[in-house]
Amino acid sequence: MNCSKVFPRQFLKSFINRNSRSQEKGSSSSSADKPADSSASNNKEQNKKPHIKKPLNAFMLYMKEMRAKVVAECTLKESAAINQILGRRWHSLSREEQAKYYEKARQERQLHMQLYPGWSARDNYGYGSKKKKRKKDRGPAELGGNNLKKCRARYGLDQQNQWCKPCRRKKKCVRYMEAMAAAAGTMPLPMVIPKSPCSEEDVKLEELSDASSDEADTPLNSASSPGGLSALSSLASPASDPPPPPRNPVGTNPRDANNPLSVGQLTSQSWPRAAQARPGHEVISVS
DNA sequence: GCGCCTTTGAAGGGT
DNA sequence: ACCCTTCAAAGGCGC
Repeated sequence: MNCSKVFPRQFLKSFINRNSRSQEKGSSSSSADKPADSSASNNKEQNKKPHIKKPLNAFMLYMKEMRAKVVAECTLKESAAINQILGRRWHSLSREEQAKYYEKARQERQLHMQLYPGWSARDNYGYGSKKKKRKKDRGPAELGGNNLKKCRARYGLDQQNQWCKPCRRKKKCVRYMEAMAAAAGTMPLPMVIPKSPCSEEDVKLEELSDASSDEADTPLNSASSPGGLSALSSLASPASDPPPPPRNPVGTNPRDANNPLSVGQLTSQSWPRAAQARPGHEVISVS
């Protein structure tokens, strides 16, 4: 495969490095990496079939690039807190800037496909012996019950005015979270007040969104940041309540290999709200 | 030592 | 068609 013809040499190099590094060192952070280096007993098997990581998506690429900046600006070091900031900043990026990262991500995926033909993301599922069980991913299904329905399921598309604000924004469903908490017998704990509210920019963003937010904001703050991560209490509500920030282009994100809308083709019409549902999130469909 | 937290996006299985 | 789950990065924190 002549990847070097298609991809810049440096890009290729860093891409390959990422996967090879992860195999020998195991970044110590990514849980997916841990089994790779910790289970010495499985070394043989893993030598046969090394762990190939997923290509980074646009946001991951953005995070990688901007993390150092945010860490430098803030006194925060916790990745969860940093990521919340980055998530907000991501939403406040212009579409051109976002498009840049979508394009990079598309290249990463292409390169990944060329380097590892036949690789499937599913290959990484349950990598290592222990399968991860995430708290947030359990609960709801097990608890069951109508009260736990998310806004979309509860009210339907034609009653979007009944949806909670986060759902309208494709954020975590407040009603869903509350129902979960109620079902569990506990309400979400209030956020711990952050020691250092990062940059003024972020604080302003928070103030803006706070001032302009209505009903759903209070529960949202507590519900969407169960980790008690500081300074970020309002980060859950996207930076741009007043003028909606550029949303993730439907045309650029999912399956964009087949997507007719390449980055260069983006127009102001082609940036509807994200159309993909996420766990605990709802989709805003513009009809 | 290991999993969680937190973010968005991609992918694929399940309904 | 839509929903759900998992994993990519990162590093501190709790058990």
